[in-house]
Amino acid sequence: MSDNSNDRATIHQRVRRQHASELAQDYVEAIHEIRQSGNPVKISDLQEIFGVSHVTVIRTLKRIEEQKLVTGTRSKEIELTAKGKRLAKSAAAKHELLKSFFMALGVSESQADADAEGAEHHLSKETLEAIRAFLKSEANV
Amino acid sequence: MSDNSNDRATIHQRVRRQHASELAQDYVEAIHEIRQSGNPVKISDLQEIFGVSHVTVIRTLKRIEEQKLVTGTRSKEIELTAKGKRLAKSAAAKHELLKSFFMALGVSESQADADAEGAEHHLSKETLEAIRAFLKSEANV
DNA sequence: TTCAAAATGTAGCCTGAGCTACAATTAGGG
DNA sequence: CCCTAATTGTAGCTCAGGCTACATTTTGAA
Repeated sequence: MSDNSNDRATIHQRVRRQHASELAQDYVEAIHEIRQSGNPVKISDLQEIFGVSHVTVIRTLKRIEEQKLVTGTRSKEIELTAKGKRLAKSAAAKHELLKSFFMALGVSESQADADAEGAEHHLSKETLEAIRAFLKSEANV
Repeated sequence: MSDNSNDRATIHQRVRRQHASELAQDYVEAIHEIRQSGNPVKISDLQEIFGVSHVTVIRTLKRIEEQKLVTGTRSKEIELTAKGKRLAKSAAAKHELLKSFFMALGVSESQADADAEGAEHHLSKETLEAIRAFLKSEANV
């Protein structure tokens, strides 16, 4: 702590950073899923998934292309980069972990899924580890 | 599920709505704390707490005044409205609940606090109830 | 093969939430 | 009482992420 002058601010700044990267994560996660199923990625798919206009999808794709997470937005052969794939997998893993966790606490599947979506971007490695450990101990009961 | 055509979109729309109201909640929470301590609410306090410029604080205060959560931003006698007070209390309660929960899982206090800040805005009543129940059962061990 | 519907792209708008630079006000110590 | 420092306010900028309206391009069925 030493300084201590501003733990509070640091926490809020972290949350703001998390928000800034959420959409990108959600997009690569969705794209990854679609590619896994063998289909090409269509703007209209993403439009459906996120419940936004196709225009918003196009602009978001361009942004995440700039961040080197996907390629081919121009040529309509949208693919994840290695970086994108890594991010997608880690996001999906967090999502699954959280969802199982909530379900283990007795939450319904649909609600667990919805809450996981919101919360997955805000948990530290430490907390995720604690959750993993909890699920593991539960399994051995 | 019946329809099913668009659960995905609904989930994302919910997250967007949550984001839109997060800042307001954080502000009333902070203001409530300051008022509880008996002090007047100063722009500079909020600036410190959130780690943003005083300009951002002023603009945000005006916005939440429009939402009838606070009064007196003009006259510098900032107070929560009844609505604001209710929101502040419920936000604080969620925060505390989540923080204790993470700590019960073995997470350090500082990390539990930080993660609770991010996650508190994304959990449904159902999940919060499940967490409450879990903590209660833990307590009786 | 044609032609209507679906998909994609462009232009331009809005709001929220951040910023700096500068101006005005308020408060406290000398 | 005055003058400096702290606080608050204004103007005007940026970017992200929504939107509608209006092309254009692609595609599939008749």
